[in-house]
Amino acid sequence: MTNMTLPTSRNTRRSDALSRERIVEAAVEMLDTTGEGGLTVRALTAHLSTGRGAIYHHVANKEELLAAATDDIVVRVTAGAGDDEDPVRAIRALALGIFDAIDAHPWVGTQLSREPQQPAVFRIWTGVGTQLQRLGVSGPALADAGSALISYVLGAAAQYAAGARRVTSDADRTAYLETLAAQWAQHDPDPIVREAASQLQDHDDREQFLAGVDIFLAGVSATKTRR
Amino acid sequence: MTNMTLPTSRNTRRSDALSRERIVEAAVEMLDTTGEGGLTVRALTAHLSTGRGAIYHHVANKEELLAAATDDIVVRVTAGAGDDEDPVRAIRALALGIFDAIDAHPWVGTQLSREPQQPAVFRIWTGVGTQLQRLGVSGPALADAGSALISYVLGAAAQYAAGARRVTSDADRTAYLETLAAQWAQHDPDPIVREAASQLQDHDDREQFLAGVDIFLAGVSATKTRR
DNA sequence: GCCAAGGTTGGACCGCCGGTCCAATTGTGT
DNA sequence: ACACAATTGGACCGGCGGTCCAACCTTGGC
Repeated sequence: MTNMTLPTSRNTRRSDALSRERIVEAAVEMLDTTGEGGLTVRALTAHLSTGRGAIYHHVANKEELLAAATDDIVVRVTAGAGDDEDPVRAIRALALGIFDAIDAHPWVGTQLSREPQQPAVFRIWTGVGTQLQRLGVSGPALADAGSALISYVLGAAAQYAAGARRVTSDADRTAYLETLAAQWAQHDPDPIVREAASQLQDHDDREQFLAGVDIFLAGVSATKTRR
Repeated sequence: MTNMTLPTSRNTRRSDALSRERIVEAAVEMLDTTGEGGLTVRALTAHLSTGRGAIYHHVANKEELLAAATDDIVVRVTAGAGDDEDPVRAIRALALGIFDAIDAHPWVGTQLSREPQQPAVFRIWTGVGTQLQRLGVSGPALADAGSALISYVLGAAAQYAAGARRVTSDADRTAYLETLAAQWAQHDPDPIVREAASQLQDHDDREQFLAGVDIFLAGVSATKTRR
């Protein structure tokens, strides 16, 4: 009654085979162009000009699709990560690679920090851990340092991605930082505070991120053997 | 036609007034008991035994509701945060307070790292920034150090919250860490690696988090005036 | 004491989502 | 030539966030 399955010509087998790779590729493309909220299974079917079942035949669910897309990006980043002789340089390069990848694909930042057990995070762990070992960190200190670095990188990534997601021109950001400066000034009305606040306002995200990595590295070398 | 507005007795004014506070309070309660996914506006109306319009009369949308709930928790944490004489101890206490809050309310971790511009994050920034100043950090270094510390705390928070969200007993976690250890061992089959991996397996999340804070603090004091 | 006005409330409704299911349609092995 | 299994597409489902408005209840002016 309600189901009027049309006997029209349907299901002409597509010439371009639908594969998991093609689906992930299309997903990445849509995430890049329309943002995190823009990727819906429906839109994806439209983009691939196919039906729902076809997609769920290749991918279990949206979560897996997101993880696969994220991994797709992270693989490229971590590929040549351990190349540098100097482990410090290698770590900085790895971190910067992730930062730049998230700059290009903000959704990766959100995804990475949301699901710590996905393969992409695992990849990062391996890269970081290996370099930290080469730095001479070992034992419990290695677990602590690695976890700290990963948390920092993923945290900064998520923050930056969220900032990039909200368009908010510069007006919102400025307002936010001004309020922050005023708040601090209230606690401690020192001239230094104003300077700090102004420093906070015109900074380069990428440099600040790298500065954080350096703070961490300095902390590691200061803490290397302790605990 | 379709609309059969029943002339039954509706809208008997509730004795317990519905206020924004009551709504946020109920939201926190539901988030705690049913998890992040459990808070739907529908479920909330049911819990408050009211209708949809009533809620949207007090709160703009779900995002605002989540931000308000998060702020509600963070306020308690940051309230007595700057009490300690020693800024280092104050920062550690603040960080631990956030960690414990997220332990008790995992959804806070997710929410904090998702929306960096919400009041709750602002509160944390103020707390951290003030203490860093007392530590003698100033100028660009303050922005760098603050941002690094915040990123780390929020990143670790999100990771921990995500870990807590997935039940995954201990089996998954163990498997994950074992694979990680094997991967490392492949790169550098050193006995040290096995030790590191085993260290990674039986650690206390809270201690590891604090160790990370200490790494950053050590890094900050080593980098205090540079750049 | 009354009554008009306006703040508050509840639920029908809308468009959309992720996911399931199955009939229709092929390419392929025999 | 033919059946069979892999693949495909779209109808369908329950549920989501959000809008809208009629009905209600409180309040303030008189």
